[in-house]
Amino acid sequence: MEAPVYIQIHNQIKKEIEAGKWQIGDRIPSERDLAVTFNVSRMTLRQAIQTLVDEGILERRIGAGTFVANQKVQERVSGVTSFTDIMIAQGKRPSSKTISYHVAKPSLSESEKLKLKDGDQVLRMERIRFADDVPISFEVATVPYDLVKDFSKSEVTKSFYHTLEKKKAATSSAARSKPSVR
Amino acid sequence: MEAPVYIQIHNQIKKEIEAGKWQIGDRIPSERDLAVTFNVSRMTLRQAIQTLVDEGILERRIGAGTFVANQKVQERVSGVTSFTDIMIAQGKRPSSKTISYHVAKPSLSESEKLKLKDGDQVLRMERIRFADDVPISFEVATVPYDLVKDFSKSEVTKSFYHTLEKKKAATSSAARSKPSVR
DNA sequence: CAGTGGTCTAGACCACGGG
DNA sequence: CCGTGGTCTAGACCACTGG
Repeated sequence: MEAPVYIQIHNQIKKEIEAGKWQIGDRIPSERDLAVTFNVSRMTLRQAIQTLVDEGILERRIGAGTFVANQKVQERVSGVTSFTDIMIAQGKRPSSKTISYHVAKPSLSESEKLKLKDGDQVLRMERIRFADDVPISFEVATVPYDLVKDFSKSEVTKSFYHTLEKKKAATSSAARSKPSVR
Repeated sequence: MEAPVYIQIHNQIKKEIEAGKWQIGDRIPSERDLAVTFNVSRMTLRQAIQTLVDEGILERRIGAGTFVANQKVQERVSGVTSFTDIMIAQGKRPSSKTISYHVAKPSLSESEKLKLKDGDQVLRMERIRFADDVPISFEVATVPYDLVKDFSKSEVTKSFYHTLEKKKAATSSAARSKPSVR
């Protein structure tokens, strides 16, 4: 009944950050050093780091190190905001249905909160979230229309991995040959 | 300038699913078989599968296999709904601020959409989302109060990993000893 | 019991960054 | 240059599921 090693390490590092061992912006020891400290392989240690990165507690910088992130008012801190995450953690299947989607003139309240200029328009969306087909949330979201236009242009779906859209990664060969140099 | 192998495999498998090679609910070949097919190690293949699981395209069932998920009206499909994901992909730091949080009587519209019964109450939350301190969304979310009560009880923050809250994983020892059996 | 995903090892080479 | 994170290998044992 013991938790996987990488989760134990996750908890340990999280505790030490909360205890103030490292401050926001500090670099924590390298993966290789931490692997020695915790007496595990580097791959296992990376799993622990990954869970902390996923939580927004740490952030990695290639070639530079791993740093304590500035979490500010991060999602999961305020309780109910991480609703979808909780659903996933409980093994539910989150989905959503958009039931309305239109451009409109912002209300005074919306204009203040989104710091809009006079004449700016907004896109207003209504959607229902489900967990395994059970409705768990009804949401009305208002976003500055300018932002939406930008995103439409850049073809959102392609920006998922790094900036991979520039590479058109070769994906045609099903059976790949051994990587060359390594 | 070539994409990592696991992303190439991710793209390939995604293509084959979109092409209808496997239908929703189908079990795809095992990780070991796919590793042979793509001529990579199982760990590398698991990285590819993981990205597909993260996208909600596949789902794993311990001891049973990996299956094509029923995505339905999944988040990222409908464009603007995956706003936060897009921000993350672009290197922005997403945050949010809750500006209102109270229990209320549902409107008729809310009652219908959340399939509430007479007398059911809701929790209504207003929040602003930011990307690197720039407000990008104003949201009003309404959830059935019964659900919120449940989540309050079970101490949300502890349900992050599996059902780990029951285990109180030993995290006190910084320097761990070698795992026993392996 | 046979197969599957979950975890873990002890190495390796690469591209990137400036403590 | 030298350390860092990113990727990858070729194995291994475990817990779980039921084709």
